[in-house]
Amino acid sequence: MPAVSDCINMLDSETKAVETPEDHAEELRLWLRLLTCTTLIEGEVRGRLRQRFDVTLPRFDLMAQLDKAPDGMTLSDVSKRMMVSNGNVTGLVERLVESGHLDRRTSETDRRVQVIRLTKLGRAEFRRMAAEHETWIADLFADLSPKDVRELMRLLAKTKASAQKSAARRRP
Amino acid sequence: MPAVSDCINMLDSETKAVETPEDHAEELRLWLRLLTCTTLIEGEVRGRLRQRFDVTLPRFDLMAQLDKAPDGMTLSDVSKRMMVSNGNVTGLVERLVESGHLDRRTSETDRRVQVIRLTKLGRAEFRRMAAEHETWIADLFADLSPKDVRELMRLLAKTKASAQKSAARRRP
DNA sequence: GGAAATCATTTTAGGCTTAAAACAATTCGG
DNA sequence: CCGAATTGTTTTAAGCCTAAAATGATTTCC
Repeated sequence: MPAVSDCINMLDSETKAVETPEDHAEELRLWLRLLTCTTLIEGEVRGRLRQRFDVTLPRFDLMAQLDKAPDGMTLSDVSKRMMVSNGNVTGLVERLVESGHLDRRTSETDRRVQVIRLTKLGRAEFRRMAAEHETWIADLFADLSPKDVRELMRLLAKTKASAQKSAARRRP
Repeated sequence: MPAVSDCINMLDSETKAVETPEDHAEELRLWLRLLTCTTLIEGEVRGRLRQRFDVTLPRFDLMAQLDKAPDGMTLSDVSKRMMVSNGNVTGLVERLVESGHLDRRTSETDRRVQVIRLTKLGRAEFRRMAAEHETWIADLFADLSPKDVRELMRLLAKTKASAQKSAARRRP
């Protein structure tokens, strides 16, 4: 419910309601702050992955998805999970197969489908990177109390739901 | 202070302390959720900018920086503000000058420096896009109460500070 | 004054990313 | 069954992005 004061400039000099855009500055500031946090952390992680393991963040992310799926995933699954385009995954997988980290085969039951999984090498390297990665994240969030973490989790869950709803409204 | 139960598996069968990696699963989950939220919203904004105005998000972001600086900015300033590489800005600016949205000139007092500003066209188009953009953001965050927004702002400020501190520790 | 360090920007090489179109295989509806 | 939609993937064209090296201008410090 908007306060009376918020309505003052919705009335013109003749005290007739006019179309005045609502003020959404707070949400805008929130979005910019969210983006800043993510960019900051992402850049840091990207740099450390490159320095320590000479690997890119997208490759690491892709391997992380596969590590959770011992039986492999289809390219579409990966693309949905990573929230990136299909063509993007095609290229990433190409390079990771080339470097021996991924195994790729056409599904027996549906010849459209490509199933990819980590190779032994891929899994071993990922585990090694993931262990260190986890300590970086812990360090980056070190000044948040457990309560802060819980509260952020809760609010971000709410944010995600809100954004998904809004996206669905536009593209039903 | 860790609870006693957290220490149980830090003792091996002979009741001697062993090196056990700490559990940072919560922070990791928090980071993934933060990333998911940002990716979701960013993708939505990117798509809407393209559909409605045929403009990319990086171009919009760059114009947003310049809109706040009527006297223009140097490329370095822009690069720092946007948290992207210098070379990246060079390319973006090139295309925006080409399309008539930006004006670029060498500083009178320091011939290393390039000062860029919005042209009349650039400013007009940006204002038009920004107004609509603000409503998208408001809609994406619509299910958050004002209190949620405040609380999220607070926690993200804390997160940003923590991450900056951690980044500074590595790269002093 | 001049060499050395610093600073702002550009270039380079490689990879990431997207939207849209194209292709290929499967499923669905008559 | 068979044509039409759908689905999974790849290709294409364009743009974004980075780190590192190169270039050019300015400042610093003997």
